[in-house]
Amino acid sequence: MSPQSEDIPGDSPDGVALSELQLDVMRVLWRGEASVAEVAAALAKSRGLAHTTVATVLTRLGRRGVVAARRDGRQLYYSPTVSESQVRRSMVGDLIQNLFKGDPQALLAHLVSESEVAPGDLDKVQALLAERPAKGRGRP
Amino acid sequence: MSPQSEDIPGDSPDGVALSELQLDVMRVLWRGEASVAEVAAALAKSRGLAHTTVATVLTRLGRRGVVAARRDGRQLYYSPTVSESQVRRSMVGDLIQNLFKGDPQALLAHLVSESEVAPGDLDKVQALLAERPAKGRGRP
DNA sequence: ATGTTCTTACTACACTCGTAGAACGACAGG
DNA sequence: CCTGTCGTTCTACGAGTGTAGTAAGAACAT
Repeated sequence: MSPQSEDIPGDSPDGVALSELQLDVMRVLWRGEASVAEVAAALAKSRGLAHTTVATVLTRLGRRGVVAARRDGRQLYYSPTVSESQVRRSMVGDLIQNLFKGDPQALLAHLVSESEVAPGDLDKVQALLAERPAKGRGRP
Repeated sequence: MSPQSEDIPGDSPDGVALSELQLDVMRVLWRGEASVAEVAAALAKSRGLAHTTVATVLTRLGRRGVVAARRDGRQLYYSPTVSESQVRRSMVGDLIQNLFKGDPQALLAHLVSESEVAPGDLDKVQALLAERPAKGRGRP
């Protein structure tokens, strides 16, 4: 049988938690479809990974359905099936859930009060908030 | 210079990343020293864990230096060696690092733009920012 | 054709986490 | 004194991760 060519039907990766390495890989893919070699090359500067390592990571990401592989000759070209926003949303949500009892405002407060952000950045955020249009961006 | 004046000899838990379960356990301890049984009892409602499981978790946390154990008779009383703020700081920092390229403002922006927080909360945050003292380095 | 090279697939190992059973030691009731 | 009982420690196992070597197949160069 084909162990790799999984016919993942209607795979909705809602809970997408990625590790640091996995995120690094995804970041490459988010810049556009890439082969194992290309991903490995992109990560070569930051991490000195054997290219089989990159292949393994990509395979596992594929198994989890967060990337899709397209075969061209013997090369596999991977592309993400989840957007960066999606992942951010998911992971930030997790953090809020775990660390701030599900209260997003608490995260905000933490960022502000714990000086997690530079003073100058707070101004920018304030501006962001100020110019925030009262559009119906409500969450159901 | 050594930024962290560690009392704890040999043990400096600077990068404290805790899992969900570990956080749940810590949350109990942050309410005050507790025995295995007490922690298990506190978590009994939310998770039905065997109490050996709790013991294992606590032991592992102890090995990592994030909790300390005091023996009283045959019972062990655990207390945290890291504060909740510390953990929050560390984990939020990690998230910012991994997901937002180390730019805290990006997290803020994400929270604001992605409607991660309810519209009403944004007002509160805006208020927080508005009344923020122009320099407060509030870190006791 | 034949070996070299590239690329993927399989296998592996050390480690952490969630989870918990089994063994062991201390203490109390009979 | 003997035996439960309770709590700790040990051991275990499946899953995921970081990391990579090895095997297998195809393409390419000579």
